[in-house]
Amino acid sequence: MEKKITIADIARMANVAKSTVSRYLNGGSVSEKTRRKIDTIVSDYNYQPNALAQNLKLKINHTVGVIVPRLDSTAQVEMLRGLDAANDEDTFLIVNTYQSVARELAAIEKLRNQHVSGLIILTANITDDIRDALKAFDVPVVIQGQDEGDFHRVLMNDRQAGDIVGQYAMSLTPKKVLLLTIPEQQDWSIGHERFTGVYHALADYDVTTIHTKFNIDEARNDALRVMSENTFDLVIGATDRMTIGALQAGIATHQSAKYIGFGKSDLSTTVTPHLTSFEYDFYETGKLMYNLLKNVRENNPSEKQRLVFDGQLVERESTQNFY
Amino acid sequence: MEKKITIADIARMANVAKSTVSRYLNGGSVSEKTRRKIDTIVSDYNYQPNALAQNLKLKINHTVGVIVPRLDSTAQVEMLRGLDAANDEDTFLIVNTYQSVARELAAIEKLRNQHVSGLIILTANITDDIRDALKAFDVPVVIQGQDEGDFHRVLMNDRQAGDIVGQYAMSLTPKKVLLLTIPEQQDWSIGHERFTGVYHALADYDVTTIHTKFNIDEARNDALRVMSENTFDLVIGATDRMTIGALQAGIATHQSAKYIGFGKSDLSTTVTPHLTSFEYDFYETGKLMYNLLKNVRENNPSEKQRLVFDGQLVERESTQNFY
DNA sequence: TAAGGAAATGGAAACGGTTCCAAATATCTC
DNA sequence: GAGATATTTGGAACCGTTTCCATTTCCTTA
Repeated sequence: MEKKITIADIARMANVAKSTVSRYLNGGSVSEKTRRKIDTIVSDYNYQPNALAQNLKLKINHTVGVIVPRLDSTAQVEMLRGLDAANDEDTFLIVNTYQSVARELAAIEKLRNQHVSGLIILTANITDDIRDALKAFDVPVVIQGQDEGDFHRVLMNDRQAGDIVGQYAMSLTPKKVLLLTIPEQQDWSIGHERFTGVYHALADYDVTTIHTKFNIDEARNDALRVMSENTFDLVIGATDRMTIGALQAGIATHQSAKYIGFGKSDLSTTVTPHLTSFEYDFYETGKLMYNLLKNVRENNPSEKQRLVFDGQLVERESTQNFY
Repeated sequence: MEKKITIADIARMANVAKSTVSRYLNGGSVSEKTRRKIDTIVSDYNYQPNALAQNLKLKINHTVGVIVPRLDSTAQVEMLRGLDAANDEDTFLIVNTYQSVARELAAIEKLRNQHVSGLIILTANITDDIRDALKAFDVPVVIQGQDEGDFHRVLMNDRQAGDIVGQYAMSLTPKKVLLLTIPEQQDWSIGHERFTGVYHALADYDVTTIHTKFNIDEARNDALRVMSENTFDLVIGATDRMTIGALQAGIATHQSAKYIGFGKSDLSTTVTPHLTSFEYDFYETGKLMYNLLKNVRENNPSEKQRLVFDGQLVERESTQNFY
């Protein structure tokens, strides 16, 4: 088992100067003779440069920080997968912040200290504190889901999604509609943008809106409370999980309705009925974010980039019949 | 927007030596007077130490490498969440290797160069190459799912799981059984250990075994091939996703069977019927792995640790009636 | 063979920290 | 107030690289 060996060790063994070894490693001019000497030593000892020292000296760093608020969200994990798929040379420093602003600020500091060469933020809710911390960071930042002019960003076209779902909802001519969402302070795109079109389209309908959480169980419980008192014939949830929670509540209260969700995951086609859902391809979004970051690093554009990602409505059983 | 500032800058501004500033930062003895001088500068400029330089000098590193073969596996993601939950001071360098040995070896090199202070391997299949690469790594390594004496490890008690599921399967007195699994070379614990007890218990039964993939769609297609020719009354899949694929195939071919899976995810309770499943708490496993690593780092035990994690059978609808 | 240019090499400084050691200053005791 | 001791400080070396610059060595060519 080879010990870790440094450039100085190689230099000593080969009877040359450190600088020569470095030149050898970086393709500078070295004579054939010394090249061979160094060559054998390097491979004998399986020399690997110390990335820390390199980064310190070169001030470049093939490390990208990724801040992800939740690992239990299909969308987030899909984006991670996409990031990873598009990545060819960087390693990712991933920090999970559990949607806590304090943890997020700490994460930003940490990544700053690690001198990452870029930052990808999957957080949906950029608070003032976070914005300031990010701006103090002299490194390209790509965010997602929030239309912040200060940063490069990839946006889900939630406005359009809401319009499409709103129109579609109208076409179902519902009598009584239940909407499940989250407070807009918590996630502007999901809590506000995504439902704008829906509110608009259903302005003249009998609509009840409740706030819930991102997971199935809480959504079911919250839905249960209203569904045990009222009967709905159309339920729209801001995410698939919420919608599934409501669906379970609907089954438990023996009422029949149509269901529409947002998102893209295995869940929508394992649940019975299969869920009609407005789907975004988060995997592709992730790829896009990484490529955007890469592009920014290489070309250093003067303007902040703004990419918008469209989704599409996928009709499945849950809006064909009543469940 | 403050520029990044170094210890030397602070020293200059405060009219002291670098060493004094460093001492101030690390709680050495500094007079009240200079302490105050430095204090204001540090907070004015929001000084943050360069972690690269620190790590280079100190040869310690609050960075842990995590190698995860697949990000589209609930189990893996849950373990990640657990790691993260138990973590208090490290940042994670996460590398996704897509189950490719080559990528995994590259990842190990990369993490080695980054001088991470520990390595957590979620890969289930440690090949000889990988074992060697890991052993050349002079840093604690914690692996999962494979009983390799060379490393600290956290094991799922797949042997016991198989026994329990096997016994349970017998109690259902099936006529014709379909098992879905993967080749044992691909994942020893899942492909071999997990089904040993099942094979054993069902030795005298009419059992068909097929190999498939980890995702629902492929499992459905593979299951469809055998299920369109034969009728089964008990199906056991090595993971929940496989079992769900088979369940869908069963529905498509209008046959009724009971279904048993392995794993723990939202899926088992969103699918209809809810899936009876042998469940491991991967979130806890992740926590355990991190704590094990931490423990090893602190106490440097001479023996490789071996922790075994039990799961439990959770009965749900899919074995109550025939679907 | 001497001069000239090109190629190869070594030495030293730098990146941003920490730490050892010796020197300077402060504090205490009689 | 001198001497002894404790506290604070500055200087220098070091971690493992890269790079600049000056020097040496090597080839050409007249």
